[in-house]
Amino acid sequence: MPTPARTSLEQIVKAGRDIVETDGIDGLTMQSVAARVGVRAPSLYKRLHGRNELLRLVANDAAAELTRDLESAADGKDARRDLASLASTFRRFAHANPGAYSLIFAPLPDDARADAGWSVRASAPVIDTTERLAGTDHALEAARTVVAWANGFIAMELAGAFRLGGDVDRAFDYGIDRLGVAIDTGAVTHARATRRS
Amino acid sequence: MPTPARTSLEQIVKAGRDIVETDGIDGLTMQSVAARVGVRAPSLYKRLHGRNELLRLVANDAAAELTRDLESAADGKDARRDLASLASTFRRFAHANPGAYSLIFAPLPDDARADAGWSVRASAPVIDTTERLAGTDHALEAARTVVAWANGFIAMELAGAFRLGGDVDRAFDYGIDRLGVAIDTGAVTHARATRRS
DNA sequence: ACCTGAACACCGTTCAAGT
DNA sequence: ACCTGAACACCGTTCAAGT
Repeated sequence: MPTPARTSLEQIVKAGRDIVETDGIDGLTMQSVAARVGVRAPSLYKRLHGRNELLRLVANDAAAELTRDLESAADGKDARRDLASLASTFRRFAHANPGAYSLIFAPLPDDARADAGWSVRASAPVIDTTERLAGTDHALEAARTVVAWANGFIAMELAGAFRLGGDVDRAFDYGIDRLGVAIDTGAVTHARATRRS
Repeated sequence: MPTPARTSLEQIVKAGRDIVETDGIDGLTMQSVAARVGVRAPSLYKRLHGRNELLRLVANDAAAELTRDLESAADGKDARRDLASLASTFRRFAHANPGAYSLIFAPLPDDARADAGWSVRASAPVIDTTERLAGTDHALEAARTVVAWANGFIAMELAGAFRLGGDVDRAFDYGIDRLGVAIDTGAVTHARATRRS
């Protein structure tokens, strides 16, 4: 006698997104997800191969959302503004979804990581923008510089690693401004003009 | 009848350093450390309060080593060279001790984190150098920009997040060069001179 | 004073049995 | 076809008992 399905992959992933925010990656267990969708842990194995696939599906779901955000962050008018807008979008997503954010970038086994395709798609608007600033030859390196910085800044922020006081928001604004200048091949920086700013 | 000690905190921390490199943070368990020092897991509670303290002691040990490395990386002659040297030291430590590195910067509970004192000491040579480049007013923000970038770059590198090909070493060199220019208030960048380099 | 086995409450995962 | 309890091998942690 067939039994009607009591849950679905979609529900499971949604539950996973919720749990990773409240209890972190370690709290995202087969049992906690099962409990939230109203089944027992072994039943989840009907829909996924194990916890690593659960992590991967949740990471993919979050990566898709972040990618959508990034794809609508740049309007193509002012490259420096677009760069700042992309960085802010990144940070806003991390603040709104710290659990999912750390899941996307956590050093996990390959079968628990978000699909490579998302990384490629999410990179596109960033590379488009850095190409306008640094030129085709340096677009990829410049994109890596900006993403590494944004990612590192946010990771340290979320981990509470900024322990020396000071204004963290201002440090973020300072960073993206300086990076914009740094990778902008067309920019001419006059030391005297900015020294007292 | 007193029983002679069969291990020591020092031995335990050393074992922890070894295990975190071979098996990662998740592999750094009370049982794996106990087995390596030749006792049973409950015996470790004679010397530390639990796993979080074990993680903290191992993180402190690694942070002390990284701090020593950083303190001898800058010679005070050329600030831009010192900045590059500090970044390379950072990256070299991470490549040689990926497990310890990820432990130091992992988002863990407060009682499992390295002592704040190490973060302050390790920051000093970086802030000294950024102060020479960006001036007193922006030294801290500039240091945060550089550390966030280095940290983010290395984290993405260790996590295998650079999936778009290209030369990762070159991207690191590009990044530190551009950051040096970016925070160097005294630098005058002539677009035409660098555009074809 | 230190070490231990046993116990407890958790994990992920497998599987035979139930509907 | 889906769900379940029971089982197994792991965790961290506590504690009474052993030397």
